[in-house]
Amino acid sequence: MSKEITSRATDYSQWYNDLILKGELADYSAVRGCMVIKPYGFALWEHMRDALDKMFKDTGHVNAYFPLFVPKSLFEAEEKNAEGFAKECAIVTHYRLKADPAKPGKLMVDPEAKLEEELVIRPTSEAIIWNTYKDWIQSYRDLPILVNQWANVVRWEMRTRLFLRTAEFLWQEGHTAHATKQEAIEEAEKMLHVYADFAENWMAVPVIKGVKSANERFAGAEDTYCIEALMQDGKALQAGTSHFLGQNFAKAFDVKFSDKENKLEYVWATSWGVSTRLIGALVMAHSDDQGLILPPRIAPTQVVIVPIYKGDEQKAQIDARVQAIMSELKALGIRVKYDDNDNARPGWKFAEYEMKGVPVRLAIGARDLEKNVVEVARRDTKEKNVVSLDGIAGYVNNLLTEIQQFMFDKAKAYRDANITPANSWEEFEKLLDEKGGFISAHWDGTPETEEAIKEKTKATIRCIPLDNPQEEGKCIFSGKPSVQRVLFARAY
RNA sequence: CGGGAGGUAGUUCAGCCCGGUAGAAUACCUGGUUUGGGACCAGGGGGUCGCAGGUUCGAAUCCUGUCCUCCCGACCA
Repeated sequence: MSKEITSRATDYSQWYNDLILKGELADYSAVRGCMVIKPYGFALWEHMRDALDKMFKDTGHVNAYFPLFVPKSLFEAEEKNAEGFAKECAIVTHYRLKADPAKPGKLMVDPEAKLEEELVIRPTSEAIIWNTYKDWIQSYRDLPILVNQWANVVRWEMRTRLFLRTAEFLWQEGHTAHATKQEAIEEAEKMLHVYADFAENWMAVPVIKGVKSANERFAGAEDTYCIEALMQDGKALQAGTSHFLGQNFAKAFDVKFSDKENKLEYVWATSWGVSTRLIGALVMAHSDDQGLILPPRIAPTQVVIVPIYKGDEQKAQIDARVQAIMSELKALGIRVKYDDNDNARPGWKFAEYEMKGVPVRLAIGARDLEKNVVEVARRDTKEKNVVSLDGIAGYVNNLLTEIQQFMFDKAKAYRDANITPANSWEEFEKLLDEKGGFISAHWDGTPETEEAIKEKTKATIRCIPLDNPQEEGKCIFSGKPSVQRVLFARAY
């Protein structure tokens, strides 16, 4: 198979697809809009999942699991949520197939096996979870409930893209219940900070924390907090959301508790989620025309060692030395792979691991053994250095830390250079078309204006940053008074 | 759902216009030589040409229908 990657400049979409497919993160499947996550891609997801899971547990959350199917009557209980998702739901209507009398060897849906009530395949789990919480909550002593679920969900999107928008995807969804509004808001904000911490410190993707405008808010939420990242083509990507749900779901599912004064109150709620879409963000934030570039902290393989030898004798000597190096690296908790596959030559391996984004490569041959050195190549900058084998594990460990930091700094410098203020409509349109990125501009605060801007330019308000400085100004579009700038961008 | 492209070997594709019973590269298998940036030689296996009809002596090729995929757009918590 040809392993050539379309360059970003030639066709950004094709470049992205090439990276996913040739980097072996995922494949297309026989199912419309659904992808197969390959072992390498899934290993990446596992590292992300494990890091997040620990962060959730450290903030007091526990995991549980709720059903894939949501009876239609439950699904429609919270009207705004149901309405928001209605047009992208997959629905189970029957529970049996039978032999098709008209087509030998073929099956047909058994019309006798129609369900009394249709089952919606969850696009999100608020409904089934709040229906359950009703049974769990009687008193303020039952609160808070801090539950997370790792699950798959289905959203029947019209158009799909690998990782960014697939019909079925993997995610986590936290669903919490609280006695007070204040506590729920604090929870939603806390989880937003957890997401930002993960994105920046693990994925090396800088994000802007903010609040969504009413138009972009989650269906059924009072407030949607989000982290927004910037991709290399100047488009924004929503990387995670955390919602303050008010008492909307408690009211829809009649979830009340007795407070200390024995007064019945509706429960306050949050939900928050990130998905395999983060992998799309990771790919587009860092990679180049040679392939993936993965940040060390979540790279499935952090270090690959490639032997270079002539004959079995040299191979045996290298093997022995490499085993010792591997032990040292593993002792420091480094994920290392020794690729001594004899069917592929070194050059092929170099290209292959660059494609797959392995952060550090060690190449070691007979001439290195003689000098007690090794060639160390880093994926992000393509730098190569010959380094002494004495203390190599410590050297590599430091290098991994350095790469992690360098990747973040680079992405942040790019992101910061692409937040541009616009002070007139002409400037706004020009920036969108010629530069892209986030555009910081005054907005009169109305949904109508946001909609009109979207209509004209395809740009939406990505977020109103947290702790946004208040500043008198005039709306870029309507000219009406504005109290602050907000961030606009074209988005995925 | 509108526009475009496409479905032929594991993969990428040629063949189709002008019908004659399927080909390249790569990957794979065997043996050998190789190994510091995608090795080479020799031999070998592998395809109901998306599916269903039709025209024809004969269909990957022509006609009709249908399913699916990708890209652009609309939509997208």
